[in-house]
Amino acid sequence: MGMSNRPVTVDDVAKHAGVSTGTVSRVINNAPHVSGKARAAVERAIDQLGYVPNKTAQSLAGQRRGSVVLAISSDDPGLFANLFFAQVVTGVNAVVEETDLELQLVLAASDRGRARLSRIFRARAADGVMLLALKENDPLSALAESSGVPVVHGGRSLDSEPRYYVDADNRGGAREAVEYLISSGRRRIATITGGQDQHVGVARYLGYREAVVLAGLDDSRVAHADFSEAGGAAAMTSLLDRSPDLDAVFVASDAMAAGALSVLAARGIAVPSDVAVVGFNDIVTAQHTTPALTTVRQPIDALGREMTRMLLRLIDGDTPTSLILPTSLVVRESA
Amino acid sequence: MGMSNRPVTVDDVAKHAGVSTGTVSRVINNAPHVSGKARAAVERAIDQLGYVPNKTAQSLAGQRRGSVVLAISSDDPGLFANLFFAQVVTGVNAVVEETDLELQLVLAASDRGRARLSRIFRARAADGVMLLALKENDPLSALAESSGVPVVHGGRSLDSEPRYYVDADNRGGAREAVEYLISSGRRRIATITGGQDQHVGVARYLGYREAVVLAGLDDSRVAHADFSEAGGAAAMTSLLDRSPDLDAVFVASDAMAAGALSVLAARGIAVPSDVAVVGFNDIVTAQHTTPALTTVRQPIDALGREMTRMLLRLIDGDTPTSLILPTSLVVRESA
DNA sequence: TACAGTTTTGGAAGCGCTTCCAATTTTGGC
DNA sequence: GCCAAAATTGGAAGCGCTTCCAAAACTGTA
Repeated sequence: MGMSNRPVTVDDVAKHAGVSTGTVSRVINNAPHVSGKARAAVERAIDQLGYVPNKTAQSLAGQRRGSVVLAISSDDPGLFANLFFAQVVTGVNAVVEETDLELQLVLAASDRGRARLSRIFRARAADGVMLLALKENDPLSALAESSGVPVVHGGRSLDSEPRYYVDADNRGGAREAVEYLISSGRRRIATITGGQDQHVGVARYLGYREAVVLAGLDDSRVAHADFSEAGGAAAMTSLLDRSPDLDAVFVASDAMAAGALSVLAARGIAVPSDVAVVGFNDIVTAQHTTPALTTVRQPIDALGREMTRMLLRLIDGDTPTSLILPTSLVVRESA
Repeated sequence: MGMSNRPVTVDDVAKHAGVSTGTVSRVINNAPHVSGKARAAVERAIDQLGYVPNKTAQSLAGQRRGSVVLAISSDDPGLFANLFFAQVVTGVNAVVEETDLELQLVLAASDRGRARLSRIFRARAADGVMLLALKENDPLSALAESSGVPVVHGGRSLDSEPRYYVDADNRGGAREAVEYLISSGRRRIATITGGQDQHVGVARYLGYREAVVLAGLDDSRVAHADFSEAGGAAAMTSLLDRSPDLDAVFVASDAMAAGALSVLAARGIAVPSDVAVVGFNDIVTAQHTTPALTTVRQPIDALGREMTRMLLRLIDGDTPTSLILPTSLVVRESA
C-alpha cells in the first residue's frame, strides 16, 4: 500500500496492464476508442497499484488549470460580511464539488491578495474566477476582462454592468417590503438608505421609491446613511425630527434597522404599532432585536451556487445570461 | 500588452535577454550564481514581455505542489460554525498570503468532500493540509498520517491526540470562568456541559470541576447537554429542579447559555442577582442576549494563523510543537 | 603569463501527463 | 475468405519549468 517512495505513474500502470501510456490516459479520462479488454486491464492495474493521477501533470499536459478561484474583496470585517462569506463559500463549494475542479480562495481585500489575483489573471492561472464584492471601479475588473479568463461577478457595480453576474433582486426586494407596509395600512413611509455610491444602496432606494410612487404616496421621507448601525440611528433621528408623523420606515440593512430601533425605543415610539420597521439582509441578530425584525432575505447560498454554475458554463464555452435572484420577505414582529 | 495568444515562456525571456533558460530560472527563483549583468538583462526582459511564470509547470518540475489545503469537516450549519469558519479562514489566509502558496478549500462534511481529501492525501496533491473539526475517530486522520503529507489539526479529538495540533485552552478557559464566579462570591455553582463525546465538551467540564474542587465547593450540580440552545434550556430546567439553591451556572457554550437564560427568565429568576451565568465562545449574539452574556472568548483567527505557521514549519522540515491558545473572559452583564 | 580555484553559464534531461499520428487490429459486407 | 473502412493501439512529441552537469569565463596568485 503506497509504501514505496516513488509514486505510481501512468508508466507503471501501463507496464502492469500490458498496454501503452496512451491507453492508460484514455481510460483515466474515459475517452472513447478503448476496448473493453484494455479498459478492464487498466482498471485492474490502477486498483492493484493504488494509482492516483498527478493533477499537476494533467494540468500541464492538458492545457487546463484544474481550478477555479473564489475571490472576495470585501474588507468589511463585520458580522454580515462573515456570514455572507461563509454562506457563499458553502454554495460555491456545493457546485464545485460535483466537478473535479479545485476551489482556490483568494481574499482580495489586502494588497497582497489583490496582487495574487492580478497574477492569476495575467498568468491565466485558473480556469475561471468568481469575483465577489469588488469595489466600484476596481482596476481588477478591467484586468479580469482583458485577461481572457472567464469571470463571473457576484453583485453589480454602479459604474458598469459586468458581462456576467449574479445578483440578488435588491430593488424587487425593497419594493416588496414597502408594498407589504402599504398593504398593512401604512401611508407615511420613510426610508433609510445605504451608501448611494454602491449599487445595492441605490437599488434598494429605487425599490422603495417605485412602490411608494406607484401607490401615490409621498416619497420625500428619505435619510441617507451608510449601512452601519450608527448611521441608521442617526438617520432615524433625523427622519423623526423632519417627519414626526411617519408611520413606517423601510431600512436598507438590518444593521441600520437595529440602530433605528434603538432610537425609536429611546423616544418611546412603539414598534410596530406606532411605526413599522422593515430591514434588509436577514442577518442572525434580526431575530434577536426587540421586537424581532421583519426583513428581506437574500438567497446567499444560491448566489454562490449560481455563480459557480454560470462560471462552469462559461468555461465550457457557453454564453450564459446574468441572473437576478429573488429575495423573500421574512415577516416577524416589527412590521 | 499580452495581446499575443501564446503566453510568454521562459524560452521567450531567455531569447530576449540573450541568456539560457537555466539562467532565467535562477533569476526567477533568485537562486545564487547569477551575475548582476545577467540578472538585470533577465529582469528587463521579464518586464518588457510581461512574463509571469506558469505555476503548474513550476510545480511539476520542482516536485512541489505549491498549495496547502484547509479542510473543514464540520457539518454543523449553525451560526457558530459559520462564523468560526470565516474567522479561521481569515487567519489562515493572512499567513498563507505571505508565502507564494495557494490556498485550497475543501469542505469535507460531504462524502464528495471527503473523497476529495482522500485523493489529495493519496496523490500527495498538496504540500500540506490543515484539518479542522474532524469527527472523533475519523478514518481520514489515519489516511492523513500514512500519506506522509504534513498535517496540522485544529482542535483535538478524544480518542487520540494528533501529532501536530493547535487548540484553544478549553479547560483553562472554563476554569477561569468558574474562578471568576467564585471570586465574585458564588458558592453553589452548577454547569451545563456540551457533548461528552467530544474533546471540547470534556475539557470544559474538566475545567469546571478543577476550579470548583480546588475551591472546596460542591461539584455535583451537573447537567449534560449537547451544545444546542434547546439542550441548554432542558439542562437548565433539570438543574433548577434538582438544585433550586444554585447561585451560578457555567454553560459550555453560548447557544446553550441562551437557552438557559430563557428558562431563567421564564421562572422569574434574576440574572445575575439570583443566578450568574457564564457562557463559552463569545458568539455575536452573546452581546444581544438579555442580559448580555459574560463568556469565554476563543482566539479563532489566531487559531487559523498558528495552524498555518505550524504547517509551514512542517513543510520546511522543522518539528514544531503543538500549541494551546489562551482564551479570555469577556465580562458583560450576566455574571 | 600561466594555472588552479571559483563563479557563472548553457543546455539537456527530466517532472507525469495528454494528444497526435501512424501503425495495427478488428469489423462487416460480399 | 478478401478488402476497405472503422476502431483500437503504441509511441513519441510536447506542456513550461527546474536542475544537474559539464563547459566557459572569470579570479587571484605565483
